[in-house]
Amino acid sequence: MKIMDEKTMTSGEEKEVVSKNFIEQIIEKDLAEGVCNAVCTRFPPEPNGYLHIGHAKSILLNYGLAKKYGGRFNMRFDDTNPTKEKYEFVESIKADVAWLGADYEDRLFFASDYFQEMYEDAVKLIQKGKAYVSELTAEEMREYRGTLTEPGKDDPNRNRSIEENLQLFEEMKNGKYADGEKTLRAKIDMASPNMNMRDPVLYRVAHLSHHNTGDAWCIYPMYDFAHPIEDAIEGVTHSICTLEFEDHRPLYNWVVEELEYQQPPKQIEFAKMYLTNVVTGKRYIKKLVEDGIVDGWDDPRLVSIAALRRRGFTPESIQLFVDLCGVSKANSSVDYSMLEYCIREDLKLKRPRIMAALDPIKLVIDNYPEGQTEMLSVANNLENESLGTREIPFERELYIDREDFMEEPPKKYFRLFPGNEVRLMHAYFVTCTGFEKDAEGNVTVVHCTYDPASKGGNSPDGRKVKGTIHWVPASSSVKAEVRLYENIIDEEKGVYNEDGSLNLNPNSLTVLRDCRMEPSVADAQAFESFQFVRQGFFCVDCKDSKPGALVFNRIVSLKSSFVLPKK
RNA sequence: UGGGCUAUCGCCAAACGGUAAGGCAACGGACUCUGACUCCGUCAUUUCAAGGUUCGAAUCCUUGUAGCCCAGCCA
Repeated sequence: MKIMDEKTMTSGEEKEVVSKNFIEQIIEKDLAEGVCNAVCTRFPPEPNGYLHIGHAKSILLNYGLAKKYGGRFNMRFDDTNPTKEKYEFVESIKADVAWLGADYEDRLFFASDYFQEMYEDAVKLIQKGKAYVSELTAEEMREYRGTLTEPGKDDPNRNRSIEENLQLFEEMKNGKYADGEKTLRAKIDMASPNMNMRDPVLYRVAHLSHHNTGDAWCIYPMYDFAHPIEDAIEGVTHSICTLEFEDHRPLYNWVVEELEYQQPPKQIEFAKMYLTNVVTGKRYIKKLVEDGIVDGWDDPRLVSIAALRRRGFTPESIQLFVDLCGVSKANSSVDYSMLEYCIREDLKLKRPRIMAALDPIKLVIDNYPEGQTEMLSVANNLENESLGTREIPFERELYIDREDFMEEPPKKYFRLFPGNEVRLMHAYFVTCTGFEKDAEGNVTVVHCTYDPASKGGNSPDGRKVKGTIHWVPASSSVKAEVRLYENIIDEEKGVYNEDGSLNLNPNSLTVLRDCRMEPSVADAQAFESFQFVRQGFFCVDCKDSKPGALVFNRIVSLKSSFVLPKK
C-alpha cells in the first residue's frame, strides 16, 4: 500500500513524510471520532513576568495546532492571583505574542472576567455537597493533608451543612473574613494517593486590588478550579499544558464533570523545552539585572522573547526552531547550536551581505592613484538577486580586518602576508608588499599593490587566488560599535556553581568601539540586520543605537572550519 | 519509601509487532569572489538493563535501574 502511494506520486518532488507529534495524533483521533468538531487551543500565561523561549514553544504549538486544524487560538491571561500579577506584564506578553505572529484575532480574554461565573459554579458545588468552607489555618491544613506516604485527615468542618456552607461562602465573598481565615475546599478524598485530590482549596480570601477587577472581589479562585472553567467557557477543546500538571488532570476532570459541561475540554501535557546552558529562572535573571551584569530583561545574552528580538532573532527563526525541536513527553535540553542554525537559515537569503572591519587596520594600495574613487556596483546577496545592488566607493586607502594580515603566516593561511596575493572582495587582486608597525610592535598599516586588470575580482589571465578578504573604504566608511556575545554561562562548567550561584562566563560581552562599516549601513534602523561577510549576522540594537552612532549586536557568527593554529 | 510520568546516536526526535526516519552537531570530500552557502559521503546490527512471549520485539509481558513531578490558601 505504501509502495503504491509512492509510485503513484507524479510530481518529481519527494513527498516528505512528516511524522505527527502525539498531540496532533490525539486531536486527529478526537476529530475523527467526533469528540469535537473543531479544535480550540489557548495560551494562558499568568501576567507575572516576561516570556522566554520556552513560552514561545507553547505559544507557537497552540497557535500552530489551531491553524493546522482550522480551529481557534485564544489568548487568555490567567490572572486569578492578584498578589503576583502586574498589568505591565500583560502588555509585554501581548507584545511578545504579537511579535511571534500568534494571531488570536479578537479573542483576548482574562480569567478575571469569569469571576462571577466561577463564583456561581462554586455555589453549585456547595449545593451538590461537593464543597465546604474550611476554617483550618494554612499550617493546620498542611498537617491535615498527610504526606506522600500517609493519608490525610478529614477537615473538622468537612460535613458542615449545605446551608451553612452557602452562608459562610457568601460571607467570604462579602468581605466578612480576613485573609487566610477561611477557604472553600472541594470534598473529594483525603486519602487519595494523589495529593491534589485531598480536598484541594477552591477559593481563598485576599483583600487586594486586582489589576482588572479592582476591589470587586476579595475572594479569588485557585488555578485548579479556575482553569477548567476558563477552558470550558471559551470552548477550548484541547487544553495544553506542561508535564508538572499531569497530577492535576484528575482534578481538572473532576471540576469539569461536577459542573456538567456539555463538551468538556481535555487537558494534554507535554514536556517543557529547555536549552542547554541557558538561564531562564526569574530569580537568577533578576539578580543579573540588579548586579548590573546584564542591562535588563532584554539583554541580548538572555533568552527572553524580548532579548531574542533585540539580539536580532526573527519570529520565523523561532518558529523553525520550535518545529525542529518537536513535541514529546520526555524532558530534554536542546543544544543552543540548533537555535543558531535556525537564525542563520532564516537570514541567509533574506538579508544583505555587506562588508565591515571589526578590528580595522589600514591597507594602502601604493600604486592606486591618490585622490581617485571608483564606485563599485555590488550585489546585496549573491544568492538572492531580488535584494538588488549597492555601490561601494573604492579608493587608495582602505580598512581591512586585523585578522586578515599576518607577518608570519602559519600553513594554510590564505589571507594577506608579505608577497601573497588575495582578492579584495568585489574589487581587485592585491599583493602585499610590506607593512608598518608602531613602537609596541603592532601592525598599523599594510602596504600592497593592485592589479588594475583584475577589476571586479577576476584576472583576465585566469590566475587564481586562494583568499578573498573584505574591506571598507577608509575615507567614507562609517564608524560603529559592535557587540559580540558569548554565552553568559561558562559552558565548560555548567549553569550553576556548587553554592547555587550562576557560573558566569566573564567574556560573555565584547564591545568593539572602533569598527568601520561600508557607507551603505549609515541609515540602518533599529532591528535591521545584515550579514557581515565572513563574520556573521548582526542587528542594529534597538536600545543604544542612534543615527550617526550605530550599535550592532552580533546575532550569530558564521560557521567556520578554519582555526588559526596556536603558536 | 505513596502516586504520576519518562527512558531510542553527543543533542532533539520518528517508528504504534514486520526487521532503527529525519534534523542539529561532528567528521571526510567536491565546489567557491564569504575558510560561509550548496552538494556528496560517514555517523545506533541496536533502542536503560536482564529475562520471557513470538516465525519476527524499540514496540507485548515480567523484574529491575535511572531521571523528572507532587505534601502552596502559587500557576
